Amino acid sequence: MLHVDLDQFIAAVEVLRRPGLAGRQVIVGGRGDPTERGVVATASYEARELGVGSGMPLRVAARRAPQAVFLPVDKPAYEAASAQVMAVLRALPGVQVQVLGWDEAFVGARTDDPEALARRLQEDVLASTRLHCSVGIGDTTVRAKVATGFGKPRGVFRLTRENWLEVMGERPARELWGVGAKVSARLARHGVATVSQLVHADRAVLVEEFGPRMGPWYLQLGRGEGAREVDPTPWVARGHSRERTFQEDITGHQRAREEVADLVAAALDDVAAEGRPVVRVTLKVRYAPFLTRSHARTVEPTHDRSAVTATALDLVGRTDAERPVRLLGVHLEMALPAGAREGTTPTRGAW
DNA sequence: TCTGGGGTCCTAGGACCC
DNA sequence: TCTGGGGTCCTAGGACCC
Repeated sequence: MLHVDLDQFIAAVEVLRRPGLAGRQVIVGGRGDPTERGVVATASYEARELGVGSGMPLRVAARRAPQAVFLPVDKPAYEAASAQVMAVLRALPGVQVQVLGWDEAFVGARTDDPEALARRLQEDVLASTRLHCSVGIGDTTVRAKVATGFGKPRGVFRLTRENWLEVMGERPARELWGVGAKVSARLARHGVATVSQLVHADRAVLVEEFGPRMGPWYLQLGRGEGAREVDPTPWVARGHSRERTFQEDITGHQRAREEVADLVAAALDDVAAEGRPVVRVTLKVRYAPFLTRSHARTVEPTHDRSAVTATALDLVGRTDAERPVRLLGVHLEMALPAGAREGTTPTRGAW
């Protein structure tokens, strides 16, 4: 199978409609104002050379790249570009496509020459959208996904059972898809720093540390094992949410209720578009830079907007009215449609 | 320097039931 | 006098991904 990842996707889409930005440091994030609270969504390679990367606060990015052009996030533009790319992938002969995000997909095919298919795919995407992509080839989803990183930019790389450990064995376990900062730190406490060490880790120790599901899952990940087939089943959203970071912290339940009412209304619009009832309402609140709390309530399946709103407003009552609030978020979980497969997610559903 | 916004899944612990 | 065992549901929190 192939894993396709567009190169610096968001920045590339912006450059396409502003050709004068080609070759410049371009940073897309927030409302495009680097003096505001917000983070980098994508930086062009020119900006990355200065140490600017996704997730970095805009203010930090501005200090590292004072000459950079800052642009606001334009979600509809990226959705449109993404749809074009996915259409090109689906038009390839005899393939199945599993979309992972705006700029990523698995492409399954039976072929003796996957490199040739990868090159054809890159040419087709470039011809139709003027966007460049990198392609990973693998015998599992995990290996294909990891392989793409070695192909960037604009390249092709193959990882299979044969060369997995040779390529990945001495690299940090953190580079595996699904191992983040916290998990790699916990692994390190058990003497596991590299992929090879993870492969040879004691199963019982991992189960003890991470639980009966995640422990064995990390072992599999170390070996590069994963689904061997692409799953083209259409993705079904579990829920919809809205959150908002305030430029200046807010205080008091009254103001919080006004903001929550707005967030719920917006999230309900997304829910209504799918016609499925809300089954659970979660309120997220960040008080200080690091202190985040959530309050949730399960409700009888409902399409009633005012009932959902009332539940969310009620949850505001559980927040600390004395503490300044930096972020509020509302998440609405929906009932699964009949026949939907459970446990199907972009990142882990392949398991 | 002071961390978006949109998602999904896993785990622990308490409540509750038989 | 001093607490089984198993199961489900709910909530809160944690972790990860793009």
